[in-house]
Amino acid sequence: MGMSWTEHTDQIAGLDAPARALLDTLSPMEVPEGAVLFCPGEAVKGYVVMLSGQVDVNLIGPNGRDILLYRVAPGQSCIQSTLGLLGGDDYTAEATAETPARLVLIPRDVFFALLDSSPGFRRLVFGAFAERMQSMMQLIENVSFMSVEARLAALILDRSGPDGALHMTQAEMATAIGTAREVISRRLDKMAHSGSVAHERGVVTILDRKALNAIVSGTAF
Amino acid sequence: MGMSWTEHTDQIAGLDAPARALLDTLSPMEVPEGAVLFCPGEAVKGYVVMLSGQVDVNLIGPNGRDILLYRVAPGQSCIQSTLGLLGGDDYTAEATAETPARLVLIPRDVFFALLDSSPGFRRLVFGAFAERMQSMMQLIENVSFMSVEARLAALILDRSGPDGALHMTQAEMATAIGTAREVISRRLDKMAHSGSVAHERGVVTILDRKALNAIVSGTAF
DNA sequence: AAAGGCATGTGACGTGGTCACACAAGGCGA
DNA sequence: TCGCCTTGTGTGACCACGTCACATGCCTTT
Repeated sequence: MGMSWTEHTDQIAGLDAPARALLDTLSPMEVPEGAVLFCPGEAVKGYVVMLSGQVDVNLIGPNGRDILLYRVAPGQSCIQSTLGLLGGDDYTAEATAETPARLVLIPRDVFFALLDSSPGFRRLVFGAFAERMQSMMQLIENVSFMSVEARLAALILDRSGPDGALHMTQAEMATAIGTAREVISRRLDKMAHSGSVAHERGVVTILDRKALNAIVSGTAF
Repeated sequence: MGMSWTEHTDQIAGLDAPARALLDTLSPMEVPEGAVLFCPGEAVKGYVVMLSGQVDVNLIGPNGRDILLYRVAPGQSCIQSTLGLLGGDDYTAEATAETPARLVLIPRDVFFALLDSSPGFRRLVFGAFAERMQSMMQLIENVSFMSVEARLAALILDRSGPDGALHMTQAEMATAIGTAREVISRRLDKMAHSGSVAHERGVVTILDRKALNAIVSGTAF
């Protein structure tokens, strides 16, 4: 967070000088934690590139349930905006800032100009696209072929800190892996009973990494 | 199918003359029905554009179950290849020709050259990307928020001929909407019992379009 | 007609999602 | 400090779905 104004596009790898110069004329936007960047049905204002912070993009179901599509990290862009710019469609998902975030919004015409003039920018956009696409396919694969237990174990393993503690509520875990909170409650109980984790209000602690890995790969039992 | 050799790139909308000329130097490939264009783990040979026919791209689960990711129609391209070209990753899905198909394979270097030189080609590729992305998000939405019954009704409505008959086996329907065959059998029975469709070996016939539409929109009952 | 391969029907059983709660743990103002 | 509210959790009942293990049936091949 202690960055100067002029270096903010350094976050973006592989960009050529002219593009970088153009981007540096845009002032970054500060977004507080919890802010909603866009929601379903909203029109597209431009192409968004994250500079710092963490933004989650969720798909919202009719009954209030939602599922995490992907997370946007610094240097990455939010694909939803690209979809809108290219296809003219509106957003169908909602993006929320999980931490305070800083980002640049590239207006529509600047975006297209860059796309035509800067090979580096093209690569950036394409790369972001390809990456998101892969992760969406991964998501489909997970949702349709992996058990809730396996997805939960995976979540615990890769979002927990080095101390083996995961600070999330059951509701948050539920949306992260696309299931209902009650299911998380029961699964967590089961995993605690078998000794692989411990859990209390707002935090899950890993007790047996091997066991969790076995659950993830379907090798449990 | 009665097309001359020189006009095959006419299928591709919005392409500029130089790009068209370059593409016309590539000879199209004929693929018989049922052929597998690529499978999981295979390396990427180039960017593929369909000229005629129908290709389905499926994600394959570990237990043999599979789910239709998207269908590629003439003039569209197969995104899987693009992913490979841009991110260097291998295919994670399988593409099969549902009808005899004709397509051009654009080699890796030609693809990148075109991307740099032809705005029309860029738009084509981007557009294809955006479209696939949208439909993948749609798929995620359907799989995680819609009932099997609703997805089945939707399938019947938009794949049936003008005579209201859908010629598919239950197994095919199952993979098309990402469920198991037995479930299709039971749902079909239920829908037949309520009078919205009739079904016999290999064919489902629509009896009551309104009822099906109600099921799709969740307004049933 | 016999045989084999598909397409389909069915019961049993486990998992997952939904509903309708009850209960517990902080937070906060009166 | 006592309520009171918000938020996080536990639970039982019930239905929808996926899976397994079959039992038919239908259609083609020989």
